[in-house]
Amino acid sequence: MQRYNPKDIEPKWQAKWETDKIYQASEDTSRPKKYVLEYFPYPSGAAMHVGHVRNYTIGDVIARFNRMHGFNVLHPMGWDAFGLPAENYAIKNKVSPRLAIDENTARFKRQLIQMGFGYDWSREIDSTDPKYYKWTQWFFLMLFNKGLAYQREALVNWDPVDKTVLANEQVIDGRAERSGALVEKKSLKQWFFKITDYADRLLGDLDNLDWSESIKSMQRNWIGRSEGMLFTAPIKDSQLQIQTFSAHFEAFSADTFVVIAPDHPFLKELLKGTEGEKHVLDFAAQMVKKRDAQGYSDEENVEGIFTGRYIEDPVGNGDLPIWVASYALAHYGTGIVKCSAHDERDFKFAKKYNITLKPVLFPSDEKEAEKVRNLEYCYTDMRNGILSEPADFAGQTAGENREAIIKYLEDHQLATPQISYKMRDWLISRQRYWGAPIPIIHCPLDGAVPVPDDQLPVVLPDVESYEPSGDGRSPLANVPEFVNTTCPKCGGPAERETDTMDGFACSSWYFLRFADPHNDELPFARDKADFWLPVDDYIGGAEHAIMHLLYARFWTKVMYDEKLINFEEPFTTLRNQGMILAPNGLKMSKSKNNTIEPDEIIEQGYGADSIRIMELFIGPWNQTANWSVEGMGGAFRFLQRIWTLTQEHQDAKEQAGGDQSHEQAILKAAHYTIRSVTKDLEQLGFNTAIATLMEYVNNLYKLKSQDHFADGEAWNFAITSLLQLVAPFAPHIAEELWSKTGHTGSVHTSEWPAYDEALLIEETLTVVIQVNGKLRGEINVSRDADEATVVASAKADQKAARYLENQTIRKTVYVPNKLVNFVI
RNA sequence: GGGCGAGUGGCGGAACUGGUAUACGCGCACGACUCAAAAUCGUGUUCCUUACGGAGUGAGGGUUCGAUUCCCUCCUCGCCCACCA
Repeated sequence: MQRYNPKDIEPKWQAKWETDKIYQASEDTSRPKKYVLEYFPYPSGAAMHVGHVRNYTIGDVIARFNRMHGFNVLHPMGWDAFGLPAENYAIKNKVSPRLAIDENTARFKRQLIQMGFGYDWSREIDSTDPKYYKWTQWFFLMLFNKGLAYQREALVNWDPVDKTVLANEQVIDGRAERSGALVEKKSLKQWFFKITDYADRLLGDLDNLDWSESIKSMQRNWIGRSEGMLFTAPIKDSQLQIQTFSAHFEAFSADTFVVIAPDHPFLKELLKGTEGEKHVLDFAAQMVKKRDAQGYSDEENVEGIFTGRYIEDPVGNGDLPIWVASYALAHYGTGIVKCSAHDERDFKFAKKYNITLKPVLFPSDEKEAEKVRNLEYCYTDMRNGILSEPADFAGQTAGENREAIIKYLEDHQLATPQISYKMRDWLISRQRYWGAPIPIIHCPLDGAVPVPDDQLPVVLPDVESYEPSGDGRSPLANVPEFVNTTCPKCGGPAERETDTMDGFACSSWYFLRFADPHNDELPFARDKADFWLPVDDYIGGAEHAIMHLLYARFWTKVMYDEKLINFEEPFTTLRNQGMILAPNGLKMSKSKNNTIEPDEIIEQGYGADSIRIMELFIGPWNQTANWSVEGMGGAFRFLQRIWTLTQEHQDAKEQAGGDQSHEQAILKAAHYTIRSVTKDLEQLGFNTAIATLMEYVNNLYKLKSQDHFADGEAWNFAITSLLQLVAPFAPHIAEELWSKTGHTGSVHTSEWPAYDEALLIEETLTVVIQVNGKLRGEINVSRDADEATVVASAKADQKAARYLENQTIRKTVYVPNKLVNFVI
């Protein structure tokens, strides 16, 4: 018998599967469809490591398991290839990013194939292919025409030395990664998608998704809906008025001052004509600068300055001073807040600047209430706190009166209900070369004009230099042939938009393109999308928990509204695999030089199948695990034992003459394993499914070593089932042994084995004897024995009897087929 | 500060709706094969105790005949978000 050598068999089957097209999907309506998808990878310079491999292994096992269950499985793969690393590579080597991407995708694809992943490569897509981004641009225009894409000024990271806009990941501790210069904020006109219009739907529809609670709660958190009240107040000695938002408005009678964000657009107008106008503006500008450099985290150093202005508070709190405060956020609520003794930040700020505070909310404990009255600490319990003002609610808890307080404020015309979100619109402009060009033409007469459909795609031109333009625009601005064009509306001279789109735009619809990847007339044909979508199982890392998943959900809802598709949520179930860390528990990264690549393990002779087993056996699929080098040996030994077991069977086949009970034992082991593995896989219990298979193999070795086979039928069934059960995990060895044991066709298109429940019914069962809940013995009883018989034989059990001697049994607990517990 | 999740042998982990804690694997020890080693096969492996027996799932308490599992209090770790009014 040949030794198990993965190098001999794995490449052979990979080629054969591709030739036989066994993973190619078509719109065959005779079987139910199943769309299994892993996030399409970014083929960066770094090769794929065993952490990535886990993601694809999970998807592949799910796809194969479903295929063997008779599903028509779509399991595609493609490339999310726009982005910074390719552009950096291009600048450094003065070559087209295209070149870098082509090299990287080729390597990535080879790595995926050598892992034995069953993708339908006829559907391969590449987001940087003009045939693909034509439709990304088409979707941009759809959003634009619906009023969901708009331009406004926004801040970017500006490197004053290299004269370029930096991505967030190019800024490290406030300095440019490359030049080391202190990064400045610069205001540029940029494109946004109005995702906030969809906030409520994005939030509400989460409830019906089969996603992990943690991802859902991250999305809820990110959207950050809060219901509150909007107050309006006139500014004293002025025609102006302000609005403030409060989600914790119950203690509105406590408001004693107002804060406004230092970068609030209204600040200038507010200060106009005040004595300290210039001084306050300068101070505010400084606060903004400090905050941009250090972030918000410096909680101890809140600072502020009095504006010289007051509001006349309509709710009856008198004239309240307006302060500029570093902790106020211009972009949340209205950017202006009425403040009181019942907010930690307000409290701290007021203490620092000796601003009057007036508590109106108190704990029920009088001693504690006295402390709050004396401003010894900040009391914020809006549920249990007892109000002293306004008179209508005096003596009652804030929490129980929230609704009544809303009504009170509305009836007295003091405030109106308002909903506020943390989520902001999606900034999609990138001042970068390597992205899909934004298909807009700027005309001096007609403004921003969409590129007509028949002129799509706006092709990214080849350029000589990928260096930044120096004025904050992308390198495309240096290409006159690209920039200068005519206005589609008036025909006059006009300029193309030079910003490109955020890569997340490309990945917001790719799952639809897989349904119809080669369509030149449409992004996808309606019937094909209807057939395959939504994605049934989406498998990916938690790094996509917020942005990608939210953006893709947003685009899907827009398409639904446009009647392009018939579903509102793109991913029915979402599975987030756990990360694989280096053996020392650190994150794998190229820079730390601690990555482990599948190539080297395959080279060492373990093979792809062993890696796949290891990826899943290492622990629950959704939990983080440290890679174990020693563990690879265990995975390999398991497969090797299958190899040997299966072929010794061939040698031993001639031997005859067994007994029926032995045959029964083999069948029982097989059916038990089929049931157990099937149930585990239905619940994604990959690690326990593999454990069961290991136990099964161990058992078959023992049964075999008694070296008597009956006519071999039971044994044949046992081995055939073993190969099928192991096929999703270790596709190569399963296929090789499948053919070696005389099967035709592929094990991967064979039908998943069925089990016979009747065979698994045990005639005798072990029943445990407990005394006061402690294990004291066990007895074997027949399955249909009645309670009295079982209890009697339990009492008679020698071991247990010792504990019952001279004792009164106060109670006997009997659990059928499980245990007897004597309470003494 | 807010949200989510997790604490079980030397290690990764298992235990279905409360019913024999530690399946499976790694590691380790011993044995078989071998001149020897590797590979392979087999046996053992929670801790304390010579034994009888006892303890034991992060800590403490509770419910129960019985708790890794349910409830309360606390501790530790991981991830995500975070001056979000």
